[in-house]
Parts: sequence; C-alpha cells; structure tokens
Amino acid sequence: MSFVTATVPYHHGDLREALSAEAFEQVRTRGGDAVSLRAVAQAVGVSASAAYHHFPDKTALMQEVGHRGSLELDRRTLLAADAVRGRGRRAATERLRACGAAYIGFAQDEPHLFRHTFGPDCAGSAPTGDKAKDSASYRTLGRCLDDLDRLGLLNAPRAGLDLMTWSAVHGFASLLIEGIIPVDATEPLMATLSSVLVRSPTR
Amino acid sequence: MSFVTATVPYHHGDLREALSAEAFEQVRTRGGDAVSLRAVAQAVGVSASAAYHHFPDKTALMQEVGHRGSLELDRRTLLAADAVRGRGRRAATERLRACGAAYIGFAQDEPHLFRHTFGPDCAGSAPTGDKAKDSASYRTLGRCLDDLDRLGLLNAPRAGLDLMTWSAVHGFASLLIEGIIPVDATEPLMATLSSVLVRSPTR
DNA sequence: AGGCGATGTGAACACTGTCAAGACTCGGGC
DNA sequence: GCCCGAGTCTTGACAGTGTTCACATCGCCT
Repeated sequence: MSFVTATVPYHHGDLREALSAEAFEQVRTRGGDAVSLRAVAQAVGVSASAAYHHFPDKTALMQEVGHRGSLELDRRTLLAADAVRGRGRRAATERLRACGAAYIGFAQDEPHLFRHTFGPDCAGSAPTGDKAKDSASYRTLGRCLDDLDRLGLLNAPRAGLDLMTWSAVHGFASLLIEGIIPVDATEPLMATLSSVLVRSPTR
Repeated sequence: MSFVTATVPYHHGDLREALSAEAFEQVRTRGGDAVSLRAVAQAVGVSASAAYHHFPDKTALMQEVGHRGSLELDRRTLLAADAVRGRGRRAATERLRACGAAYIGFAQDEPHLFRHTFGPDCAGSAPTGDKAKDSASYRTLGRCLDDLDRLGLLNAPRAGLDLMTWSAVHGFASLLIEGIIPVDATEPLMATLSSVLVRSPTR
C-alpha cells in the first residue's frame, strides 16, 4: 500500500541478479565450498527457498558465479595485453609476458574465484568438451602468439603453442595458489616461458 | 565373550588405516565433495564419532587421502620414466614425454583423486610454501630434464625449466579433466613441449 | 584385582540443500 | 470496480552433514 514504503519493498525487483551478485561476492571472499544458499539468500534479505524460483539448483547459482569469474579473468588478460602498444619484437614479447602475468595475477588476487571458475561445477558445464575456444583469455593469449608468429620469432611451429602456453600459465597459477610453488617464482616462470618460446634476439 | 566371536570383534584392530583406505576409495570413485565422514565410518562398520579418536577433523582424514593420492601419482610417473632405458638423445626425449604422459594419464584415469590431491585442503597443508621439492613427481620430471641437459639438448637455460614443464603438464591435466580441453590433445601437447624444450635434431 | 587410558557408542546441536503447501502481490479480462 | 491466475516469496518440514558430549567397553599395567 501507499506512499514511500521503502522498507520491505514488494517483490524485490530483480532477485536473480541480486542473488548472483551476492553469491559472487561471497565466493570471492569466503571460497566456493564455504558459501551456502541460505546465507546468500539471507544476505539479500530473502528466504532460502525463494532462490529456487530463479535457479533450479544451488549448482546453477554457482555456475553463474563461475561465469562471472571467467568474464573477470577475460577482462584482465585483455586489458593487460592491450596496454602494451607497438608491433615490434620488444612489444610482442612483452605483450605475451603481460598477458600471462595478468592471468597469474588474477589467480593470486582472487584465489577463491579462480579455483571456483575452473572447478568441476563450472568448467565442465559446456558439454562440447572443447570450451577452450570459448574462453576469451585463451584467445587473447593466442593473439599474443600470433603477433610473435607474424614477426617470425617463434621457436617452434605455431600450431599447438596456444595449448602449451595456456597450460603452463594455468598450471603455474593453480600450483601457486595452493602454496605448492613460491609466489616469487612468477617472473622467472614468464621469463623462462619467453626464452623457450621466442627465438633468441642476436642470432 | 567366549569362543569364535568373529562378528563384532573387539576394538577393530587398526581403525585409522581402515578409515583412510575407505575414504581414499570413496574419494577416488565418488569425488571429494561427495564423501561424508559418516558414510566412510559406516562403510567401515563403525560409528561416525569413532573417527574423531584418530583424526581431529574430517579435513585431516581428507589430507591423508590427498597424501595417498600424491604417492600414487609419484609412483606412476617414476614407473613411466624408469621404463624408458638408455642414455641417448632418443631415450632422454622419450623419457620426458613418458613422464609427462603418465602425469596426465593419472589425472585422466583418476580425475577425482587428482583434483582432491591438488585441492586446497591437501596441497596447502605444507606451510613451507615450497612443497615443490617434496613432490617426487616433480623431482622425476626434473631428472628427465637433467638427462637432456647432460646431453646438451636443452633449448634454454636449465634453471626454471622444471617449473615451466611441471606447470605445463599440470595445467594441461587440470584443464583436460574439467572438459575444457579435448582429450585427444595430450599427444600434441607433449610433442609441442618436446619440440620447444629440446633442440632440433639435425642442426 | 583394580583401575586407567585408549577406543568405541548414542544422542544431541547447529547447519546444510531441497521441496511441498500456503500467502502475498501484481497485471489483465469481465 | 472486481476477480482470478500467474508469478513470487514464506513457512515448515525432511534427510543429511560435521562435530561434541557423556557414557560404555576393552586391553593392558601395576
């Protein structure tokens, strides 16, 4: 009824969005395993079962979170790659390094999000089994390699290099956030990767 | 009391071991998130709270499982590497390939176990932040690189190559079991890795 | 024999995901 | 105006979880 009525509004404009956002934030801070549907619902100010009118499962909500996570990763890598201007040898090499560092940096800054994004609930959602090409960060990495290839700087045949590079960066990030690898190994990793991938300068 | 009494024996000889083994098996088949302390205890034929006299937490039990998983991974990689005899160029290259393939094969054969072994509950258990050197599979991979280095076949300075190679193999395995990468990409990956790491044969 | 410590049990707590039944609110047709 | 149905949200319940508590039981040592 009647005027103002700011408190307890009505049907809560856009619950689905609110739930997604809140879940995202909780996964980001507390980690995927530690967030409960009930807690998310309560934070939004709504009953737990209300969520079931917008998501079939808790898993569906979590997949939405994972999707947002991958978007953020894509954004970061693309930003880092675009920040390096120029078309020369130096620029192309640096671009690859920056792109990889951004990928690893994301995992470092948001380990919970990173884990969840590539966790079994989210990653396996695409039934195609070849989600690689859907990933923008993968494509960004690929474009960095293209640049190097165009300059004839690659140490090996272009094909298959995307996968290897991505694997190395992703694996390193994974091992890093689990504490298996010391954090100060990131620069050396990218340096080694460069030295292996791009042809030596003077010769 | 009295004779025979095979059923409901006594204190159950070695519960800790039984629980670990059962938990390991359940994680292996059902996946880490799907196994409950109670189910493990019941399968062993014991009350749930009995487990708390042998493990402080459910997490502690799960860490034990993770440890067993890493032992199995170590065993497989070592076995694969040792199966390749010879000290020549061919052998050294093939040894590296076999070692990596075994690593990836483990992830493929036992995805649940692999995930759990490198999951946050298990991997981060060592507070040193540099558990890499403790991992036998890491060292096995390193020895393969040593062999190549001794023959002067490496395409880049030896230092840092362990980390890069391990990262690539581990990352590939991770992406593979989440369905992000098609399974038939394993051979190409190891081929690319080899072609990048070891110097070209004729020149 | 007595008792003590290690090892087991059962009931209880707070919490989880999920679902069925009912209440509220809105928009559109009489 | 009214009413009704669709969409939305709540309450209450169920089975299951990790964990803890008080208590029972067993083997071993003095």
